[in-house]
Amino acid sequence: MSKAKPTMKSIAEELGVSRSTVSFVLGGEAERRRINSETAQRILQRAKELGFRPNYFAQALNNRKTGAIGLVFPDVHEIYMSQMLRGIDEVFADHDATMVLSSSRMDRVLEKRNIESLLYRGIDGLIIVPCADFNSRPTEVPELAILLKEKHIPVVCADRIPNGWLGNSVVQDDRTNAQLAVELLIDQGAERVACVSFDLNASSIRGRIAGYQDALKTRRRSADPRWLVLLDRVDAKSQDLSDRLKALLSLPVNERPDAWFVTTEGLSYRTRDLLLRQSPLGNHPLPIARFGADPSHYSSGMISVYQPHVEIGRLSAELLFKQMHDQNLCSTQIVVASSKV
Amino acid sequence: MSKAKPTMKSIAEELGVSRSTVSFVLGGEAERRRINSETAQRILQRAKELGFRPNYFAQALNNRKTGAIGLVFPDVHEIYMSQMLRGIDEVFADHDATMVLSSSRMDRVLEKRNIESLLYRGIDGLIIVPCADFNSRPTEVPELAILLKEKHIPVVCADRIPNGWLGNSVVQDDRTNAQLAVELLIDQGAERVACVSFDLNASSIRGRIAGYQDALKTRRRSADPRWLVLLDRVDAKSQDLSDRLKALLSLPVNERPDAWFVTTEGLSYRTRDLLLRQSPLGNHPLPIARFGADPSHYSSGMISVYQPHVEIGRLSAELLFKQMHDQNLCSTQIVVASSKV
DNA sequence: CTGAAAGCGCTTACAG
DNA sequence: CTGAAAGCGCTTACAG
Repeated sequence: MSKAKPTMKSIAEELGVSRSTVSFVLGGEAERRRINSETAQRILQRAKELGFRPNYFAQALNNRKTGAIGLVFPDVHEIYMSQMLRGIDEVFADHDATMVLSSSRMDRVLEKRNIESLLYRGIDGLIIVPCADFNSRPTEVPELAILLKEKHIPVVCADRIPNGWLGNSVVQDDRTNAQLAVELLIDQGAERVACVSFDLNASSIRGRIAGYQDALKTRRRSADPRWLVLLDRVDAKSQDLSDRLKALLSLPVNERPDAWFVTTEGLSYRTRDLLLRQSPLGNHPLPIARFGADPSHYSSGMISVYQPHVEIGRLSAELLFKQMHDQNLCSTQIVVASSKV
Repeated sequence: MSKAKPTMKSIAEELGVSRSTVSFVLGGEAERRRINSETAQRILQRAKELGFRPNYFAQALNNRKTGAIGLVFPDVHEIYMSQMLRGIDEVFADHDATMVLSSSRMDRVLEKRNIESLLYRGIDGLIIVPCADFNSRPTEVPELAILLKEKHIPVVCADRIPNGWLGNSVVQDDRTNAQLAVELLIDQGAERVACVSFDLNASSIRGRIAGYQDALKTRRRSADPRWLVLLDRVDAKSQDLSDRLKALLSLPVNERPDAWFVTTEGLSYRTRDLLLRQSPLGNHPLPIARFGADPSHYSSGMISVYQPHVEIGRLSAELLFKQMHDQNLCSTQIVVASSKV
């Protein structure tokens, strides 16, 4: 019957000591409890021989520590999400933490259910990219606030800051970066810069649009409202975008945009292709600036504002672990991103 | 003191019934246990009022079922990995399962540690993309076999099949797809097709290289060993690749490759850029075929063999759940991928 | 320095 | 139809 999975109890009986002694030794408390070092050795050795592993659930039932960190993302498959995962993974490896991942699919209700499910399973912390809506309702986080307070579980919001959120967050300076990108377009000769974006209520997107408008002001360029192309669905068919762009391109020359600022990566490829199809340009670079990962090997021919999502992931994780040791910590970290062509 | 988290015990005491009754009712066994339906109603209602949630760890300590599925990937940030995640997530949502993700970083030792950690935390199943080596040692899975047998935990290998693996797997037909892609290049006029790949010991990569060789045979093209460019590191500097390609391009015309088959997506962009830099081609399409996600909006200008990783993820998850209900199930599913230009 | 005992919150035979 | 009791495998005051 020695085939059964070893437990502290079985080891204690076999060695003729009490279960507490085994628990203390295996819990690394031998020193502090002043256990006879010879006894401790016997226990340690036997445990090793048997390949003993304490039962996770029994431990958690007592400790309420799981070593698991919840991750709630709007989309698990977006490029910038997988980059965040990478950054998070690096830090987690050092802390021996486990990623429990779930996707809210840009759905508030699902997001809430996911968080509740994570709470149920016991997580020591939460990193969330709060989902945003296309309607005018601002991104909020009531459940998060409640959760934070009641359970004393640290939370970090990444990539975007929900309305009214006072906890920790890690974001990039979307507004300034957008402004710099648009200014770059203008400095390269653009007179009428259009902005293409999802009409998404995320602070990141809103910031980028604001930065676009900032740039028009600082460089004293006119801001025709028609040049602001806001799409109201993520899965917007290219057709929608196509129609809007065609309309702009058929304006009289002195009202027609001659450069484009696009707030997200996927949208930038679609914009580029549609523009190329409309009026084949000569050579690179295209008069398009956008946010995106843009690994150099894609050679997209656009001006890219580098999205530092590996760093955002890494910093989010680090901030979370810091918060676990200092309940009162509260900071907003802004990752500096470098614009590049 | 009614602020404390409600437990079955507290509810039982409050309602003056026994803990077993509460447990049965809340466990949905009221019917089967023939609990007085009025009593059952009172319990149900009070539990709802209090927002009672059973303690996950206490439950798991008895049941040994967690609802968590482990995911072990070599890289969490590769594009094809995030596509698999997406497919998996879709299926998991239907089964109310939770993703516990970890990255092996292409390191066998870490892979093993990750699996052990997942076992410790209790998972009901495992989906793994086994990591492969660059040395000649074939990809094996001894720990997996042991785990499978001892714990009766279903396992699915995705994307590639390790040597000697007899369990469930979901892969695409790499060999045939590679052959088709290379034949397409030849049918478009290529005489001397080179193959660029990582020298990775994964069945997927090996299959693609074999498919390349198949195509050369069926189309009776010569197979100069110099045209097989195998890189021995994933993080190979572009320089390495660059040198190899330059060497090929400086061969006499009748020995110089005039088309390129690349086994992986990332490598294909690097190959393309290097080729363009060496000798600017006129127009698309480039004489390059490769495996890759290639969302149409990238317009890479290469022939792409579509990588059906969303489907591979989805099927892996479905297969896993099937296996959970039928211990003896054992199948290898091959996802049919469509080649496209 | 060590052990007997209660407890974490649930489940499940086993008696009535 | 319902309850008292033992048990899952660990932790941790509390006595000696």
